[in-house]
Parts: sequence; C-alpha cells; structure tokens
Amino acid sequence: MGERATIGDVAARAGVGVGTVSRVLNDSRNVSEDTRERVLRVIRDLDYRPNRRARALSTGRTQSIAVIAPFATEPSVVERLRGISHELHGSDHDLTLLDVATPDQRDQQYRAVAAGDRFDGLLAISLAPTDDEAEQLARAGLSTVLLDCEHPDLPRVVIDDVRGGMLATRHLLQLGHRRIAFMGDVADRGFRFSASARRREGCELALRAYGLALEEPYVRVGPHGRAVAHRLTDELLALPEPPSAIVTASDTRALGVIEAASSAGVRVPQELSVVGFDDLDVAAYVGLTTVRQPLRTSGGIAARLLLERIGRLVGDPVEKMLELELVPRRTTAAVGV
Amino acid sequence: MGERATIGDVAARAGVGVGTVSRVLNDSRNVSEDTRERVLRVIRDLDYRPNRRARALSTGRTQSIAVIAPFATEPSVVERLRGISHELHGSDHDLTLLDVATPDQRDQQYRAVAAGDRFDGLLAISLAPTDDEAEQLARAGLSTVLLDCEHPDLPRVVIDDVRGGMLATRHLLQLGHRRIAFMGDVADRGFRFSASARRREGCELALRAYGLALEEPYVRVGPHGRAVAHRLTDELLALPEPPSAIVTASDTRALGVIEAASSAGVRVPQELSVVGFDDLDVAAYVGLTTVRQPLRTSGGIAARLLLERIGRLVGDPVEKMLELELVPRRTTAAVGV
DNA sequence: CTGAAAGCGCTTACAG
DNA sequence: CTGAAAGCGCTTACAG
Repeated sequence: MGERATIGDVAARAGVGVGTVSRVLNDSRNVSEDTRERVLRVIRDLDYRPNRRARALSTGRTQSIAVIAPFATEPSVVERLRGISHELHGSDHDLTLLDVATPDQRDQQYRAVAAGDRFDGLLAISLAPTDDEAEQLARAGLSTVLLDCEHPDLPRVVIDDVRGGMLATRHLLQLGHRRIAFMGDVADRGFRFSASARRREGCELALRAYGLALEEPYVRVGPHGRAVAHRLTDELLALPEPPSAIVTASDTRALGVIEAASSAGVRVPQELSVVGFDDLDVAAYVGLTTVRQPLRTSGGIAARLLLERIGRLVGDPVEKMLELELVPRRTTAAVGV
Repeated sequence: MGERATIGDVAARAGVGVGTVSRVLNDSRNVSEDTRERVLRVIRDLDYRPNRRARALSTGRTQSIAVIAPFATEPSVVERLRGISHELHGSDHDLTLLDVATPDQRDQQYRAVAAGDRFDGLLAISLAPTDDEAEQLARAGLSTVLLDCEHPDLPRVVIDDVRGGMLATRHLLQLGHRRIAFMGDVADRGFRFSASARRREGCELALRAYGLALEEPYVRVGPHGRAVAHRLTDELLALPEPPSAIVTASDTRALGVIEAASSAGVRVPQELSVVGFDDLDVAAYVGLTTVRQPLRTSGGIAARLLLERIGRLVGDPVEKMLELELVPRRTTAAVGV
C-alpha cells in the first residue's frame, strides 16, 4: 500500500507551507524562483503526484469527461470514439464511457451525468437530449457537445443527413432505378436517434424531383444490425414487385441486404443495387457503394470543441457541419431490365 | 448552476446529524426505522445524491475502474469492451478507458494508474505488465485483472494461444498443405503483446509433428492491420516457392491476405488457403476459416472477476482459460496441385 | 440509536 | 512572496 506522498509531506520536507506547494503546482507566479526549485526538487524526490480526487473536491473540476454512446450497436461509434480518444490524449482529461444499450439506460445515464458532480464535460453521440435534459445539463453547468445529433441550445458536430439520403438516392436514379426502397431505423424506440429519419427524408426528396414517391411497402425499418436487415430484405424481395435498389441508413444494414440477396440467389448489382452509409473499413473491402462521412474526424472535432468550452461558460451553440461524399463501388449498377 | 443539495442540507431538514444521514446511505443497520424513513423522505424531496468525489476522498474508493487497451488497433478489443461494459452495468462502477496507441502511451498509462488514487481496479487488455509494473500495482493496492495477457502474480482471463496456432495449422496439414506460412506480430515493439508469438509456437509444433519446420522466409511479421498484411502477402507470393497456405494471427490480417491474393490474381482457396484468428463478425460474412475465441464473453468474465476482487485483498492469481474452436469456412481447401 | 468532531488531500482567499 | 486556516462533501470511530 505504497504510502503515497501527500502535499503535506512535500511541504514539510521542503520547509514551506502546503499553500506554497500548491502554488508551485498551479499558479506558477507569486513564488520565488528559489522556493519553486526547492519544492520541485522535493516533488521529484518523493515522486509526489497530487491526488485528483482531493483536487476535484476542492476546485469542483474533475478532469474527466463523459461520453454517452450507443456503444453496443454501431461500429461507426467505435470510429468516433477513436477520434475522441485521440484528441483527449495529452489534454489531461479522462474519458469515461457511458454505454447505452436500451432506452432505459439512455435516460439513466443522462440523469446520472446531469447529477453534475462527476464530469467536467459531456459528449453525447447519436442520442439527442430532450429539452428537459438539455436544461438539466445547463443547470448543472456541464459543458456539453453533441455528435451526430442535435438540440437547438447545444453546440454540435453533425452532417446533413437529408443531403446524405439524397446523394444515395440520386446516384440510383441516375443509374436508371425507379423502384427504390429505403431501409433504416424505427421511428423512435426511446433512444431519440434522428439520423435515419432524416436520410429517409432525403431519399423522398430525391425521388420527388423525379416525380416519384417513396411508397409504404418500400420502406422497411427495424433496429440496427445485419440480421434485422437480412430479414427486412427478405420481405422486400418477396414483394410482388420487388425493388431494383435499396438505400440503407448504414453500411451494417447494407451488408445484411447483400447477405440476404446472396441467400435468395439475387445477384448484386445485376438484379439489386445497394447503397450503404458511413463508409466503414469493411465497405471498401466488400466493394460497397456508400455515402462516406468522416467518422473518426467527427470525434476529434467534437472533443476539441468540448475542451475549448469546458470552464468557459460562453456558449452560442455553434454547429459544425461535416462533408459527405458518395463513393461508388461495386454494389450499384445501371438498372438491369 | 443548480445548487445541489449536500448531506448537510439533508441533515438540517431532517433534524439529524450528517453522520446519521451517512449511515442511512451506507450502513443500513444502527438507525431506527423512524429516523431512516424521515431521512429517506428528505433525500427524495431534495433529490439529494451523494457527491462521489467527496465520498471517494473519504473512503479511498472511487467506484471507477480503468481499462487499459490498445484500442485504436484491434477490432477484437471492441468486442471485449462490450463484454466488460455489459458486466459493469448496474454494478455502480464507471469504466474509464485508457487508450494506448504507442509503447510510450502504454508505459504512461500504467504509471498513471499505479499512481493509485483514481481507480478501484484495473483491467488490462493484451498489454502484459512488466514485473516492475505488477509490483507497483500491488503496492498501490489496486485490484488488477489481465485479459489476453499474463503475469504470474495476477489473475487473468486467457486462451491457449499455442493450441490456437496448432488448431489452425493442423487443419491445413490435414488438407494436405505442406508449404505453410505464418503471419503475425513483430516480436515486441514495446507493447508487450504475446499472443502472436504463442500462436506461432503452436504453428511450429504442429508442423514438427509432421516432420516439417517453419522456415524463415515463411515467417512474416509486422504491426497489426490489413494494409501491412497485404504488403507481407505480396512478399510471400513473390517467393520462388510461395506457400500454399497462410496461418495469420488475426482475422484482420487474414482479410489483408485475401485482398492481396485477389489483387495478385491468386485464387482463394484454390491456390492459397487462409486461416484467421478471432472469428470477428466479418469472418462469417467473408467466409473466412478461422480460430474462434469468445471475445465478448472474455470481457464479461474478466470484469466479473475484477468486481469480485475489488476491496478484498485476497488474491491467489487464478487463471481462467477459455475455449477455442476451429471454424472451417470457404478460405481453406485441400491443397491444389 | 445518534451527534459532534476529526480527517481524507487538496485550493484559495486572507493577512502579513 | 508565503504561512495559517477555512472549506470542498463526505465517512467513521468515539462518546454517550
């Protein structure tokens, strides 16, 4: 139980008061060069490191930021976390991961964070706060940045999901497709995801420009995941007039679509075109046509934004909009017949 | 800045001392039913939640566990983190992720954790501590569990990597392959990874049983990743007598091998058999023959083990050995010629 | 069963 | 420039 040195030990050994040691540690100025050096030497000799808990209690700052994320479901989240983690390195801030697997947990985590004594800042990925939650966070004085979700009062890093849906759909329209289906998230299972609904809007807008509508049987929604997408694809393929192309709200779903097509003996892209969303690593590998968004970068940008804001209570809720790009690969082709 | 209630507020309003409130919060016994109810009512009325920092300072317990992980490199780590996170839910413990991308960071993070005032426990993934570090951790009284790495003094959750290498190699030998190459990690870049070296040992043992040896040109090592594996495969294929099969130390590498073979016009499995390791989701999708290890489960088991040990200073260093299984799919076949 | 007090290891006015 | 002291919000012997 290594008996760690405390600030008192350092002070005693250096022949000064603890206040002076603290000043050397923080203030910098208002300490004579002599004293500073003596204290620093003792600190080194004793291998003294300030206790963060004590400091936190005293200053009200924790040096720790929370990330709320639907971790278990989306590989894209992992990319974002990488960007965040990278940016936090060397910033002297911990990253505490608050994993969310159910709507209940989502609510719980928001409440726990807003309780307000554990973190300096919050980064929420994909899980938009309610008005109520946003207010709680503000009241707790907790700097917050949203990533891949929105709230009018909070700074955020986002993409134009509507445009993303349009990009995917337009690509298919230009290839001659007319029977285009959309596969995405259920409206709202309590997570308050919004990206999928927006992408669907974009899909509808693009179709409308061609005088087409997104008919009900061509819209399939369900929880995220390859297996679900597989099942939904089976449904689409069983339709009297199956679609010739499917726009999906994520690469993971697109993989499920391809899998289902393959089991059903439907050739991609000859008989069915598929567009994903995200451009995960696996997309390049599989040759998936997709809408690329800068996942890792988005995490870095959000983290930097948060670090800038921590402490300062300024806060016009800026919005950083990241670029999208359609990446055509081998899962889309001109319409067959 | 919502003026959160403190234990003092509760005590005042309930007409008792703070010690009593604290007892209601913790002890349970030694408080009259009357008092307890009164205090609990006030706690509810004031929406009081104890300040964890203060509690931590006072008890020396942080309710927070650290996970050191080579996060940025391995998708398999993500699976493990899921298992850990799942197990921690409802345990009232935070998970702080200490990401490691370089050997320097590895050393830094170990040192920071061993400083000893921020965490109740440590879970180290794939990054074996040195004797020195293990001792520091013990001195700091920090409960530690290792996952996918070993130290004689610490409890650990592992697989038999040697056996894993044997399983993969034997499968190929039984298919008639004799020119078998191994592709894995460089000996040690400072991370202290050991899995790859063990798997290679297993590969050699299996070969020896057939009177074969693992010749130098058939051993290719490099940092983890698809791109590197691609390059190493190019080297192998350029050999005067290229291998007919490659055992890789991870699915990610196996994907790089397949990619390289495809670019080089070498058909898999007809001209080249490939075995991965891990059985990531993508393996099933791609049809990769691989050695399956229970990644997510391993995280859960390690987390549970850690939670059991936190606080209790007992500690015979148990070892939990998880099962391996060869999963034959479409990237291995009987030797061609 | 319960209150008053000391203590956890820091920071930060307040004097000087 | 520097020391002594109060305070951050808890827990936990110590009395009673």
